[in-house]
Amino acid sequence: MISHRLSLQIEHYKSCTKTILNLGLFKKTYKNIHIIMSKFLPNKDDDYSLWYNELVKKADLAENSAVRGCMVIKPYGFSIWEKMQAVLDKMFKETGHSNAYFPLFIPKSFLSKEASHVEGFAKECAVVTHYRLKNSPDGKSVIVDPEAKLEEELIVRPTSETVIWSSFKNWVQSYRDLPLLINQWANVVRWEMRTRLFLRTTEFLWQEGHTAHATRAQAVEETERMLEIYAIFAEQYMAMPVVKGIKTANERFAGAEETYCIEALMQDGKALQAGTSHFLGQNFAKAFEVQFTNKEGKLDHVWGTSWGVSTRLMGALIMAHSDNDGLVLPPMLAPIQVVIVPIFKNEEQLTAITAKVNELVAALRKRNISVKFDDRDTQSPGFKFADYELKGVPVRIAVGPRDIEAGTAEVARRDTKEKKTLPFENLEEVIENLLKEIQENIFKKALDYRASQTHVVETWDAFLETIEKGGFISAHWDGTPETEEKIKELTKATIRCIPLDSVEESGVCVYSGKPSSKRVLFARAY
RNA sequence: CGGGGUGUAGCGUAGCCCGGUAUCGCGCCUGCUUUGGGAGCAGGAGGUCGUCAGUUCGAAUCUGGCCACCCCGACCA
Repeated sequence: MISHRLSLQIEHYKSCTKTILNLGLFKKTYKNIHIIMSKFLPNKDDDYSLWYNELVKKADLAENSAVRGCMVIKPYGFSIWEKMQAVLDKMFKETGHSNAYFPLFIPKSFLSKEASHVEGFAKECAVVTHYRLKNSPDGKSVIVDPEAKLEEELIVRPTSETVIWSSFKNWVQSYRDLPLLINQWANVVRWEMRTRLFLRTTEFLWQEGHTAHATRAQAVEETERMLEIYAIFAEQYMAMPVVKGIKTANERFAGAEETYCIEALMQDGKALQAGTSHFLGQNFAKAFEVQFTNKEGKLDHVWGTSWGVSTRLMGALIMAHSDNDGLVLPPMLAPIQVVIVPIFKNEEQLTAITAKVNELVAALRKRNISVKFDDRDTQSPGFKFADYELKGVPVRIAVGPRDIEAGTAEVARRDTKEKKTLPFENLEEVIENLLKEIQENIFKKALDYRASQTHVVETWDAFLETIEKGGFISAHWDGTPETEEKIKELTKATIRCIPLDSVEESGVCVYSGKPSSKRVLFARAY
C-alpha cells in the first residue's frame, strides 16, 4: 500500500526525472552520468512502470490518443502485432479454423440472454443510443439529434459470444455441420477505469475464436488444443515461458464452465495473463437455442468454446525481455531482424560499402531474414546504433572503410550486447545461426528468471514475506472462494491458475490450514 | 465516483507569491566542419500561456466558473 505522501514524492521524482532527461546540459557536463542514464530511458529497477511507459513511447510502439484510455498503435508497434497475427493466423488455419467477421454492435437484448455473461461485462460496456447529429442552434457545433434515438440501444462489443451464437443458431442443424470452427480478428471495447498502453486499453485489438461441437469431449479437447497453441506461440515465438493452467471460479470467464489460461511472469515480479481458452459447456447453445440433430436422430444442444489473445501480448513481449537500453525483441517476431549501418566519410566510401553490403542483403533475404540497410547520411552511426537498440533489432552489422579493406564486418547482438568482428565471407550463415541463438538465449534467460522467482511456500508467514518480493508462489489452497478472497484482500495476490502439471500431493492450505490436494500459483498480477 | 496534482512552441520546463506579450534545454530549418557508440560551431523559424468571464491603463501572473489530462483509491474475462 502506497501512502498518499509517498505517491506525491513519486510524482515529484517522475517530473524531476523527466526534466533531467531533457536537459542537454546534464548530458554535456556529466558524461558518466549520461551513460548511467542510458539512452534517456528511466532505469527499469528504479521505477518499472515509468520505464515501461517511456519505452513504449520512445521505441515508437504506441502513444496516447485524443480519446481517453485509447491508444494509437504506431507503425513500428503495429508491424510487431502484424507478425504476431500472421503466425497465430497460420496456426489457427492449420488446426481447421476459418476467419469470419461479425458486427461491432450488439443489440442490448442479446447480452441479457446469458445471465452470468451479462453480469461479467455490464459495468464496462459502451452504449450507442443515437444515430444522428445535427447543427447546434447557434451553428457553431454539432449536437446529438434527440429525435434520432434508437429504439433498442446497441452495445459496442466487449466480446462477441452473443452475436456469434445468434448466427450459429442459423448455421447448425445437423451433426454434419459440426464442428463449427470460427475465428475473427477484431477490435473490442471495455470501459476500464484505469488504462495502460497495451496492457489495458479501452479499445483493443484481438482475435476471438468461437467453436461449436457435437460432444462435450470434443469441445474440451478444442479448448485444450487452443491453449496449447497459445503456449507454443508464447514460448517459441515470443520467447516467453508460460504456465498453463485452469482458473478458479472467481477468475473464470463470465459464461464459461472452465477457463484455461497461460500465465507469464514479468521482470518486475508481477504475473500477466497472456491468453485464455474457455470451455463454455452448453451455456450459450441453450441461451441462443443452438441445437442439432445427432446421428441417432435426437435433438441436442451443441457444446461451445471461445479463446482469445489481444494486443496485451505486446505489453507482455515488451516487459518480458527489454532492458535499460530499450526493447529486446525475439528474432521470430522482430520486424527488422538485421540492420546494417555503414560508416563513411564521403560518397566514395559509401559507394564501396554499398556494393559490398548489397551482396549480404541479397544473401540474407534469400534465407528469409528481414534486413534493413540504413544508409541515411542525416544521422550519425552512433545515433543509429542507439536507436536500433532502443527498437530492439536483434542483430546489427556495422561496415566501415576498415572492414572493406579487411573483408570483415562488425556484428553486434542486442540481447547480450556482444560485439565481434567477423569475416564477410559466408556471413549470412553466421547471422542465420546467430538469430536462432538469440531466440533461444532470451527464452532461456526468461525461463531462468521465472525459476528464480517461483517460490514454494508452506506457511502463512512465509507467504506474507514472499509476496512482497514478487514472483510466483506455489502453495496449497483449500479450494474455497472465501479463502481466495481473503488472501486477495490481505495481500493483493490472486490465484493465477491451478497449473495443469500440478501434481497430486496432500498438504494443508497456506491460509486456512485445511487439507488440500494440490498446489496453486499465487501472484500479484497486471 | 472520492482524494491529490498539472495545463506555457512538437517534447520537457522557468516565470506566477510581488501584474508591464515570455526563459532554458531537446527537437526542427540553413551553412560549414564532422561521421568506428546518441557530433561541434554559427545563424534561424516556431507561442491565441487549456478555456470562458471578471478586476485593472495593462493579466501567463490576481479572482471565479468550466474543460482536459496524470497520479492514488474504489472497480476490472
